[in-house]
Amino acid sequence: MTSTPPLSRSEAKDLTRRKLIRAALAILDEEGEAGLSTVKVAKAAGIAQSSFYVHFKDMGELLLVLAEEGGERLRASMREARRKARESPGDLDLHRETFRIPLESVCRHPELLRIQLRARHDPASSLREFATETAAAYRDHHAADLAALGYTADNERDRRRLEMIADGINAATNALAMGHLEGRYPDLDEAADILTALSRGALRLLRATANKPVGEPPERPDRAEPVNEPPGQS
Amino acid sequence: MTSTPPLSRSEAKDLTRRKLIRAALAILDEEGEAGLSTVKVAKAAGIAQSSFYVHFKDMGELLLVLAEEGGERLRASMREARRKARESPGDLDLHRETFRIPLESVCRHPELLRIQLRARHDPASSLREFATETAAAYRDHHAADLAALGYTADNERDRRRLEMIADGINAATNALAMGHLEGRYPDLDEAADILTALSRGALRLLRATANKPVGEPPERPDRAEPVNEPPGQS
DNA sequence: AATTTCACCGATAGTACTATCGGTGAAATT
DNA sequence: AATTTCACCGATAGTACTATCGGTGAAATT
Repeated sequence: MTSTPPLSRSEAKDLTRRKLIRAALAILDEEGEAGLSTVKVAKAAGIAQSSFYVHFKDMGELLLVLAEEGGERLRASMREARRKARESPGDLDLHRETFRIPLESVCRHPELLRIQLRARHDPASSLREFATETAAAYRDHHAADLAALGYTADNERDRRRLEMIADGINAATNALAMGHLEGRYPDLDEAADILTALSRGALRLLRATANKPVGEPPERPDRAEPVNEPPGQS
Repeated sequence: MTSTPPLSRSEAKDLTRRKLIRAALAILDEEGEAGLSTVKVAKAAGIAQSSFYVHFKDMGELLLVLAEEGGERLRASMREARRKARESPGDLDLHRETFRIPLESVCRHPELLRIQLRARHDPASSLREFATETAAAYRDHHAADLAALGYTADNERDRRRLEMIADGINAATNALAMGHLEGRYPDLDEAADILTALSRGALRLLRATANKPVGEPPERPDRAEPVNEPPGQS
């Protein structure tokens, strides 16, 4: 049926390489990193286990490539989403749109989100670095979006707060995206509304404190008890 | 040095059992579920690998016990935190206190949080059920707290929204707790402030819509485009 | 056309782990 | 005091996997 253009050797090699990557990604999504083995990946790609090493030094190298590809796909997804956003709505819904974009971006590649969420706190994971970077990218993304909405931080404390807000909103975004993918929250727009509302509250805090003179007693006056000792980070 | 009360056989057995559990928990926290093996756990507990099976049918059973213990410890931690909260501050800071309690509760057992976050999205994890339950418990916890603050949902849509808000706040709580544990956010109280602010925004959304007659056009008036179809719960 | 390259193969040695089995000695029971 | 129980032990068979090695045939090069 299919036309059979005689593949050159290098083309054929590249094809099986892509098959390996695709197979690994599928297994990674379905069974987690623990489910990955050269046996399974090679078999799923239709080659002998030993041939795995023709393409990759070992599993770690494959995972590295996977992380790079994943990262690139994510960034592309984000770029494209932003481009779309710039085209369509004016700024009538800017704030809300700001939160729908990452939501959609995340939902477009759920396997990447899942993999990232898993690897993030797994000390044994080779993808941990990738996960940390991705998380940071998301956080920066959010922080930039918040800045674009006019909430800039002009001192140490506000910068930290902005980071915390971005971090929190990011986590909430992931949580709602997962909930959406699991069928609990069918309407992404509603999720975006929730995120918008969440951020509105937090930003009001920023804005409110930003109006005060910077030198003031650092915390809200309505607080009675002493502050907890900082971490302890033993 | 230590007094040597001659341990009865069952006492000795129970002691090694506890040693096994303790060792497993440590390995689980340090190396993740992938690092767990009967070899390592037994060795860490100071007994022969084969003796592992005197205490547990297999690794899965140990993990199950671990999950139960962890769950119990978490619930106890929450109960105690709530009790404390009821004692000390009046209601001057009720809202903020509502968010500091789970934060502290989570930070008190960081290994449980980490394990839970990892297992949550790992299809291969035996602890997945535990993680899902724990997450649901946290979510309910938050939902109950929000309800206690007077934000009750009296229709389908608001109930869903309340769930989403609780879910989002929960995720943000975990994120900030992790950030605190990682040293990025030294002041837990500040984190509680952020969470309070986040929830205030979201709750305003609930309250605002709750004030309207139920039959009305369901969304905020400042939105131009048509509202997406309600759930669809496919 | 002769030669070289190389993607892929099967076989296999080595590693890490699980789970069972028979043995042992001290605690518990009689 | 004699017997039984049982927590723990070392040895070991079985499983799953990694990574290497020599071989093969078709593509690429000469």
